[in-house]
Amino acid sequence: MTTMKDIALRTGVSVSTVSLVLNGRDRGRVKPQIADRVHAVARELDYLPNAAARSLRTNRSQMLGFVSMEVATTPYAGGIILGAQEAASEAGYVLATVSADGAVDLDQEIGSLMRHGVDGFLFSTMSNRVSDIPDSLAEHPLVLADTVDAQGRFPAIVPDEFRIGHDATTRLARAGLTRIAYVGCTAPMVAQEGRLRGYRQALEDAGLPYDAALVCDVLYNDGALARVERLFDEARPDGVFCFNDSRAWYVYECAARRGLTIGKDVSVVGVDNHPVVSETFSPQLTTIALPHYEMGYWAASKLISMIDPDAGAGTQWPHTTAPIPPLDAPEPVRIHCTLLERNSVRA
Amino acid sequence: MTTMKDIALRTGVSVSTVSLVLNGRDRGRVKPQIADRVHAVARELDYLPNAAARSLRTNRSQMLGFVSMEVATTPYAGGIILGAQEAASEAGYVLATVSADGAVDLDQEIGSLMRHGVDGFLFSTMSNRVSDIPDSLAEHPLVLADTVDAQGRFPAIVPDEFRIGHDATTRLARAGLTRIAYVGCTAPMVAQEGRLRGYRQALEDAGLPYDAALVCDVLYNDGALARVERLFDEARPDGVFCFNDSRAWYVYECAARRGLTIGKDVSVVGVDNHPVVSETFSPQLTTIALPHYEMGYWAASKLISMIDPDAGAGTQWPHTTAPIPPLDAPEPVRIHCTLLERNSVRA
DNA sequence: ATGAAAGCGCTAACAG
DNA sequence: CTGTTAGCGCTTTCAT
Repeated sequence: MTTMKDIALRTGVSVSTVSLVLNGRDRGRVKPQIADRVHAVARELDYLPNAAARSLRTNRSQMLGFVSMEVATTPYAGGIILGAQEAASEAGYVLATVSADGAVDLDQEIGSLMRHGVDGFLFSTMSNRVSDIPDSLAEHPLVLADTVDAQGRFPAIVPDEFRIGHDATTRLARAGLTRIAYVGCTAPMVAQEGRLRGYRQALEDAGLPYDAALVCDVLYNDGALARVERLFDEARPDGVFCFNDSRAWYVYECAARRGLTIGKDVSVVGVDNHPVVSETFSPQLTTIALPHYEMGYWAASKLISMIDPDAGAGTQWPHTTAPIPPLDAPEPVRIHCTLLERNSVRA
Repeated sequence: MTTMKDIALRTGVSVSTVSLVLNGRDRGRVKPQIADRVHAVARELDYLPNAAARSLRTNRSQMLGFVSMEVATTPYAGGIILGAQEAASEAGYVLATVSADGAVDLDQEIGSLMRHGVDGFLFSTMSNRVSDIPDSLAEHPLVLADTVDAQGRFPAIVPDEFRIGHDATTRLARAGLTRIAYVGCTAPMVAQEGRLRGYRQALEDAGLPYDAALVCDVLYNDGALARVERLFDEARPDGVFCFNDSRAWYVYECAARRGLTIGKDVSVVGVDNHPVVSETFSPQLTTIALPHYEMGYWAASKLISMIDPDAGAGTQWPHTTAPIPPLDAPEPVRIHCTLLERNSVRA
């Protein structure tokens, strides 16, 4: 481990000078010649700054804590983590990850992150629910990703669910379909409500009537499949907007059993686009990708801007303006996510 | 932030005594009375040790670096991360996560982890491939998870692929099926070869003939589906062992199109058991879960034992002995993983 | 424009 | 048994 002292000795200057130079604070304080020599020697000796020492002195660790409730049990956590990591990396931070599924005790894990002096926290429960935020987090810089707290005390980055439903339905309508079904989710969640509203609004915008017989909300397994079969037989949809990949599978199963071809007899737009599913379904299924990566990215960016206001000055936070692509767009479409500021009004 | 100094002042002892007590090194060195007071005051003041300070002094950060090539693009990363985190947590470590998918530069990310002084690295590429290990990692304590390096320079935790194929096939054979197909993967990978060997061995053990017509290796999409259709029509299997969830879906699609019922006309054993898929398929599909969590757990345990030999003394590293459960076992079955020591022989 | 010196919070060797 | 002391690598006044 080479230290600043080593560099100072080799260069014949003092550690303070080395520190100034290597931190880019040498403008008009250190002769350019000297600065160059310092940089050269640092490279030569493979100098790596010691984060612990710096952190001890500055009370800044350049670490972000990522607290998730479901890393292992949801396949989407990875996207959020990667986005967060990328934003962190751009700003010189690293991500320390902690999860509450499994046997781990969340408070204890959060304690560990605090001992290590993380500069702030990202909190994510996946799937856009309303979460209880652990008290211990509340007094630190905190941004929520893919979730909101009931009182809107913290900034949150969430998908624009209304836009997802509206977009999916509009794509089907523009393709000339008139009996567009929605296979949703019985569990009450932000996503279900928002997507259903979007679906209805899009029908209205397209001049299509809303027909309750074309809407079915299901959970999982046999009951779900039977319910979707009934939808097929009674309402005869020519297009289906599916709440997620699982629901899309029921639609596929029904179509296969009836000899219907997806993309010809019935068009499907699904939400999620999970890798496992998309590698299997890709040629037939039109998908809308949830903005997991983007949520992670923006959440981390927002957090960093709270920690260090200079860093975030002038950032354009995400909003919803992307145009609606056609049904046969080659790539899955990414819906924008939205930043909810503290105490902003929630529908 | 309360420090040891605060506690020392309040208790009327010196910081060294406080340090001894709070680190549990006070056996016969500090009067129990005093030790109790110190503990009491520490709790009262909500003392949290400062990891940076300790790390500076001891050259130990109590952090592990988790380097993954595909956090976002595979749904299984989460299980490995969680397992690693749990083992880390038990030993008082935290996990700093870094991934190479997306725009991040791996070497730079690894550099960040090194600046922060991680005590060792976990490296995972997912899906049990042979990996190139970045040079920068080679000089640090390193354990591979779900992957091996070509020369066997590093300890690695991998699934027992042979056992997976053998187990899956045996379960089908014990259920009385005689025309057991294998729907595998065309890509040459450790998993494919091991599972196929396991399949053949299990057939032999069960006294069933090996019939090449019952084996088909496919990739994705239309070609894959057509190939599986041919398998169904020409070889008429009564049981199918599927390489993974995607292949299982093709089997489902074929069965649905032919009016066959899974679990009655044809039995399926799949590998993976990914949450998205299992919540959709669960009633019909018998699954073998890959030991992602376990691999993470054991990899981290092994790494910690390398960092601190005392910690790992007497650990029983994983091996393959679990009994083979029946086809209708209520829970997905977890195949054990295996620790490959440095330079152990690889088939 | 550069250096000397203090100190962040903690551990460990040594004295007593 | 307990305290004193030095120092981990770095940043940051304050002198020069």
